[in-house]
Amino acid sequence: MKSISIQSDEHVPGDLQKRLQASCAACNLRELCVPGGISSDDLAQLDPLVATRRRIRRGETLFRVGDVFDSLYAVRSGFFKTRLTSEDGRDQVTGFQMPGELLGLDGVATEAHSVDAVALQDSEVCVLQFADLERIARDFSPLQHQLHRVMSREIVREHGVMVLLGSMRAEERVAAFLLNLSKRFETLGYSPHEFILRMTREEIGSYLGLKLETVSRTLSRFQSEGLIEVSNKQVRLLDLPALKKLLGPAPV
Amino acid sequence: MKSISIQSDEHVPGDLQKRLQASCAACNLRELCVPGGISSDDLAQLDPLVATRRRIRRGETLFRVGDVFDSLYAVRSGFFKTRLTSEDGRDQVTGFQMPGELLGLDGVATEAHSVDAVALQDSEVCVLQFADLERIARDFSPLQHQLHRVMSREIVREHGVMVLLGSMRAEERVAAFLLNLSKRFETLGYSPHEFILRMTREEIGSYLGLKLETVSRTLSRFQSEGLIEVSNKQVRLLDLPALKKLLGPAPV
DNA sequence: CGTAGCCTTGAGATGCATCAAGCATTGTGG
DNA sequence: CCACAATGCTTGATGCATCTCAAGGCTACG
Repeated sequence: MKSISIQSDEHVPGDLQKRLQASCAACNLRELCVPGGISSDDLAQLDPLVATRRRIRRGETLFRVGDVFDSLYAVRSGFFKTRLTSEDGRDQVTGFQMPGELLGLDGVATEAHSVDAVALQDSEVCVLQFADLERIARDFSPLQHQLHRVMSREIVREHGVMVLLGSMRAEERVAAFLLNLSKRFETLGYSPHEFILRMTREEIGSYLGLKLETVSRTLSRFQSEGLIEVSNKQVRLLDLPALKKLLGPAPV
Repeated sequence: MKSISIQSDEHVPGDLQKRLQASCAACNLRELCVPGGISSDDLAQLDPLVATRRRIRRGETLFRVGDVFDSLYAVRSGFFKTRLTSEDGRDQVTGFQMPGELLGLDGVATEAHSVDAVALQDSEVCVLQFADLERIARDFSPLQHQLHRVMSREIVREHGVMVLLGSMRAEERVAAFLLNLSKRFETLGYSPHEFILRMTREEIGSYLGLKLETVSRTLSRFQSEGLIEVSNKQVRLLDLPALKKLLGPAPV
């Protein structure tokens, strides 16, 4: 029942919130973050939005269940997981977030966060005051539309997770997970064939609805079949087509 | 592999789209639909939004995967399921929608729908042109905020489904499902103790990540334990506290 | 009244969880 | 810098929840 999460004061004191000269127009992640699909000329309009950045060290939380919601966070560097801990002690990882991805959308519904966001390595985020976001979106419809797209994309992503959890076998889940990471690393400009798993087997298992032993065994099997090469957290995907083919045949 | 879905021409011809005098202010569902949280005085602003209604007969689809997205739909009466059919023939029910609930948010991300919406009984929806919604939201911030809340709520709901699919046993899933329906019927002003399951066992199973036989057995067991009374689609929840207690103990 | 879809129940198969032991890796303090 | 402790990972043996396959009954609808 214990995870790597190190309990820490959730609200990083103000002195850690660096007030940097932040510019969406100059950010190399801008295709991925909120501005995606907004023309370069217009990007300057968004700069007032990103007033601050915040550094989160590995194991610390960006926000936690019950925290008052007032901002979204765009991952600038690092790696996060979001985790839902229900009253009865059930623990479910609901997602992993990489640079260019957004955190905090869960909080809009009730003005309070409904998941924990935990940094899996030292990370940095852009803090987007949601009230500012809404205000600017009112005058600047591309931003408005992009925000809607991002929220909808999250809904669609979760549909995919539902398919995974609802109808895939262990082997398929792990393959889908690896392929998903691969694609996202590629989007970021990294190799889709080789990357580091920032999360533990237990966290992978929680996300995939499997026990950590099953994740481990499945990875080992993939390795013995020549599909991948695993060495601890380092993974190499040796045969992407074969991995994809694992998802093909329906479970029937 | 066959579901109750009756294939039908997805685009209901225009003559079925009734141009009614529609008024959000007068709608008895307004607490539940998009307007929720918007004061009565302001509701008149929304009327131009709801230009049309549309009737969908049981078994027909409101929209399907790949359809161009341009509208959201508020269920006025009836009952829907949303269903994701992946390329490989996997079929997953992603949700059930009751009056006052919104359909179509999945389509914003890519301008095309990513699920099918199928009426489980004769139904009627309000058609909300999304472009209108965005336009009005720009001038009328309560609507803007409410739209964001609704989208966020959907994200949070799906988190709950992920917990269900990722960590609950069959008994817990079915109990959670019944309790969820119960609460929603109560919200609509119906009895939380007695209602009709509009969907088949197979659809329940797809939603819950179980086979229809398991759903059936679990319902039978609940009945033999005196927790519920099932007669075909008719369900009576005889012991709500006991059902809730089933969700308590973690699976460990 | 007949048929098709839906539901229930049983028996047997299986995939994943559980329990357990030992190894590897990482980080830490002497 | 090394040794140790803590955490994470792997692998094996066993058990069990759920799936699968099968048969029969019920219900609703044309």
